[in-house]
Amino acid sequence: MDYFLDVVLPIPLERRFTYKITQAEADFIKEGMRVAVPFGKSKIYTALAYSVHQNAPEAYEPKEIYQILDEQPVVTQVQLKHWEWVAKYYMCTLGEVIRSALPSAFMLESETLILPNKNADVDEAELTDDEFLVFEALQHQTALKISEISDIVDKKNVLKLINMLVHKGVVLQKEELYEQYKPKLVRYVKLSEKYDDEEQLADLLNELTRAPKQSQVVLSLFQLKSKKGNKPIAIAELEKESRASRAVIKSLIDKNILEEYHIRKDRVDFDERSEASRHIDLNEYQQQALEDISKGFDEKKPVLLHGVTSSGKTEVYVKLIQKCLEEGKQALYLLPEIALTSQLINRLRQYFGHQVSVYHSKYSIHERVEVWNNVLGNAEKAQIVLGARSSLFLPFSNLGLVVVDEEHENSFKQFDPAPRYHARDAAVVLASMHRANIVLGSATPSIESMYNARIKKYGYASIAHRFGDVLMPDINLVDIKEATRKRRMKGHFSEILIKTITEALEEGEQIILFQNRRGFAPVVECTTCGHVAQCPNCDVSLTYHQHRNQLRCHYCGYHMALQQACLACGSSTLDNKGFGTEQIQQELGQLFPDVSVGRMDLDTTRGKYAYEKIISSFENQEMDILVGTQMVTKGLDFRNVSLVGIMNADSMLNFPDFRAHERSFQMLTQVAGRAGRTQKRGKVLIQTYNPYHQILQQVTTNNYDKMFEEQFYEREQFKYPPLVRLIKITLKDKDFNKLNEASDWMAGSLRNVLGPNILGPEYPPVARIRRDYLKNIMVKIPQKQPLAQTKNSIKRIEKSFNAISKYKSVRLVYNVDHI
DNA sequence: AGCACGCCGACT
DNA sequence: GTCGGCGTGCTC
Repeated sequence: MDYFLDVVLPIPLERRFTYKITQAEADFIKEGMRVAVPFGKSKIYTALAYSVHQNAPEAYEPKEIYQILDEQPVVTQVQLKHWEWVAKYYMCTLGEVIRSALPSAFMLESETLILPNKNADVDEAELTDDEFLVFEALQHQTALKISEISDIVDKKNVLKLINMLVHKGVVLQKEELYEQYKPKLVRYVKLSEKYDDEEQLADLLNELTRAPKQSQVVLSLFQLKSKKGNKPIAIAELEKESRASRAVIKSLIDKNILEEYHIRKDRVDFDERSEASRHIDLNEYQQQALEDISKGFDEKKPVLLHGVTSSGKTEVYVKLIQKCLEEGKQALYLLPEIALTSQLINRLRQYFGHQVSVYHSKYSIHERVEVWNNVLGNAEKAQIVLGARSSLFLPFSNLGLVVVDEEHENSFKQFDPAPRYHARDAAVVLASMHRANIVLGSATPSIESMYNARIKKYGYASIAHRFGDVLMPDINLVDIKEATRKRRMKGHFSEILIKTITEALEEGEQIILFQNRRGFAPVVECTTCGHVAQCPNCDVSLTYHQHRNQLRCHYCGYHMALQQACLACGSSTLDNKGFGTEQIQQELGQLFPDVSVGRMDLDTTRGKYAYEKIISSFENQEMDILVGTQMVTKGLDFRNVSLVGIMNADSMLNFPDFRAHERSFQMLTQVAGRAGRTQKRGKVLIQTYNPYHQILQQVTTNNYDKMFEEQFYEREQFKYPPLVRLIKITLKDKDFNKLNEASDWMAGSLRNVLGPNILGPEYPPVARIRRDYLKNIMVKIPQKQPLAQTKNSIKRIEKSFNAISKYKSVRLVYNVDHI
């Protein structure tokens, strides 16, 4: 009897693929193990074992698998079930979910290597120029990758060339499969055992008087030893302590005075918790919230925790996590962005010490594998996972609690590669699959979650008071329309803002200025002809980046040096238009020459620790003023900030999107919350052209309920979520006319099947990105219309669409619950 | 998604 | 005449 294995490949294909396996393999393979399989002519992929069976495929002869990569499954059954839910709900393939769920180090791929053929007798005269280049390169190297050969001959397609070289017997080909994950080894040193003897040691120190650096190293080693007891001493540590170079230490090792040894180190390893800080006392409001949350949990409902900024939600989470750990279960703490983690990691570590693991995309692939394995093995150090959205794909075995912090944040929704999932919603499903509790927390809950709380689908708890009876900030609107008319503005600063900044500086307090970049990126315009440089690949203006003196496209990354003269008319009357954080920073430099101003935006927070650096230097009061984009709104806790200024609230309010008002309320309330986190009441100034806008009024009076009622009413009137589900379908093609025709066809078919609740096709605000034209169709699904069935109908229409040969090149992207 | 195969323009 | 561009189809 033959055995077969169905696998899922990490590619966007619906289908499962069947391979032939031996009986022994069939006995060994369990669902959720990784197997390497040949796929196509030459590739080897890592696939996930899905099911073992004995039904021979009829239409083709299955290939054999290449290798089994695991002893035990790396993916659990619950996980697979959850991933299948994600794929189905968000209309993508299981393969796409796997690709984003598994750490990339788990997914090995083959790479073709080109080796020199040592036995060949090569007649160099027989080779073309390119062939000779490759041949020569291989005399110095053992192997070349395809991409390296591309570089050598400076051509894109080198397949023909390689085939020719193979044919002529100059080179050999090899498919190399490699595991990317390597355990990290840390180098340690100790003094050679013979110096345990006092006399020997004395001799040594005598000997080393002529080598001051080396004796310093030995002395440092003793110092470290006494400081750390008998713990191992890392070379890196010794290097630092002794201020000696690596070479000095190496010469000691070579002389057998020091001994080097390795310990396999987990990259995720932390210091012990401080026992003293483990205990927390909740105030009465927090205590009440905790009880309300427990009530919701008893009813098996997710619970929304609505606590104003600075109300001490974290302590409530900590209590919940403690309880979860006491029950011997794992806890997952989801955050919208990694950026937020550093402050929170420290706080959680104080309570839970080494039981906290962190998981997010800025971690190296190796660190991620380690966290994965720790969670899978239910290791002590992975009892609590703190992470960004992708951490909900970890292999939890006994999840007891999920915390979704800042649940209103839309960065919980993944945008670009599929799966385009919402981590908050996927977490609710995950929790229910694990029968775990889940709490969603925010100072400004999303309309969706609040709606779910109101209809009793979710439980509800609230904290309406700031921790330690700190007052809510005093929020004032500044009418800059009036000020502009009367020419009372200095750049983008109103007189009152300048005055208030001056006062805060005099008090030695810090200031945060918020400038929303959206729709207000600085462009360079020619004042003579009005020409603005456009991106050649996208329908957007290029934005000006001062630090590199470049014009850049935010969509495709295209960049060019700033021209001295206008590209259209040749005159040199170029002028900066619009304003971003850079310009605010510059203006501050002129207004307050002696004040140190920091900036936090996408440009200044590249790199692994850039964010932490800015935050800690602001925390340490090395800067007086921090200018930033959205990033500064997010859960940061700075003690000494007494003033928050919003440079311009209007760009957000006027954004053409049904969520613009909700989002503005959330953003402004969150930024305002950064002010005055200690006894002194914080001040917030919001500059705006529309001081009578209802959202701004609701922000100043901190009236969430009013905002909710109004927004909910509007959504009801105009058929938007939460009463209606949205699926956005984006069509992309390089051919403008074809795209239009295809989208009309698509929208027509959708209307035929689903009736009138279809909007579009419409061009998005940026109608061309990376040379592709875009068009959107919005499918609105009323509550009574079955969701799954609607998705099936859409999929069926896609099938007919793909059958039309002229639309073949048009790509379709689904975005379920588009935000 | 890759990758191979197949058909049309710009160059040695 | 070829090289290399991209459109189309297939992958167990």
